[in-house]
Amino acid sequence: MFHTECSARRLLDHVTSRWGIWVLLRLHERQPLRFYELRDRIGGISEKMLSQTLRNLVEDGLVWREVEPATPPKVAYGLTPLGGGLCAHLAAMLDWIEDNADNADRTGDQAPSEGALPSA
Amino acid sequence: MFHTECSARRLLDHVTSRWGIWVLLRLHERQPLRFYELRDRIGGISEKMLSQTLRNLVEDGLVWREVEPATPPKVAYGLTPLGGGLCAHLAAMLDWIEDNADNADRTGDQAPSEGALPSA
DNA sequence: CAGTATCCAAAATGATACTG
DNA sequence: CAGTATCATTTTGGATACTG
Repeated sequence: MFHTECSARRLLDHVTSRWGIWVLLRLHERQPLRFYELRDRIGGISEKMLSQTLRNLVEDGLVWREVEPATPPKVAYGLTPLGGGLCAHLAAMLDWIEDNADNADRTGDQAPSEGALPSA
Repeated sequence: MFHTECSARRLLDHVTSRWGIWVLLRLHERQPLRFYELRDRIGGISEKMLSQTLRNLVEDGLVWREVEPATPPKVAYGLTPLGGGLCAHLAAMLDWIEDNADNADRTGDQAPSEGALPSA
């Protein structure tokens, strides 16, 4: 299923792309956000990549885009219900990673029996 | 936190790398698996990438590696408890994506309220 | 402001051949 | 079998300049 050229696969690719996950997470924290607000909050992202990532996410139906016709233009982005649903999973996973990552990056060693210990 | 050079960040990078997610998921379906078994089940992965991906995941403590000294060598891989915990999140997210992806890849249209329906 | 277009650098990936 | 080494290619990412 995920080996085909289906929308599920494309969506996964976009989410796991270099910036996709961060765009989604920033919008999950706070929305709507304007283009430059996203750029500033993410930090390190080029305009090209932000633009490209946003376009992908909008196409996938995870993010909405609203243009307020004015000069200068005002464009806002936010999460669609679909994007919100995905972010729930994403945020949960990221939280879990934060909590557990250092827990075991030794080369597969057995329990160190000292140092930072789990609940036991 | 995730903007630093921490183990959480490295772990995330490895998981979201081109093949990381698939290696984990195959092992989640069935373990242990030998090197060539993983290669065959994943499909399309080169030996170089499989080797590299596995090394990363082992270093991160998500996957274990066991060598049975023999000629020819037998090497088995499986998920550590940490890897299992991550795979729970991963599998849940992937399931969700499968279920919801086609649901809305129109350019941000409102609820189609018809067409391919969920469980109904 | 919110992008796009272009060009360049860097990194990821792949195919192949080789080794213990 | 289970990799590693090497090289070529593809993809990705970034800096910059330009436009509506």
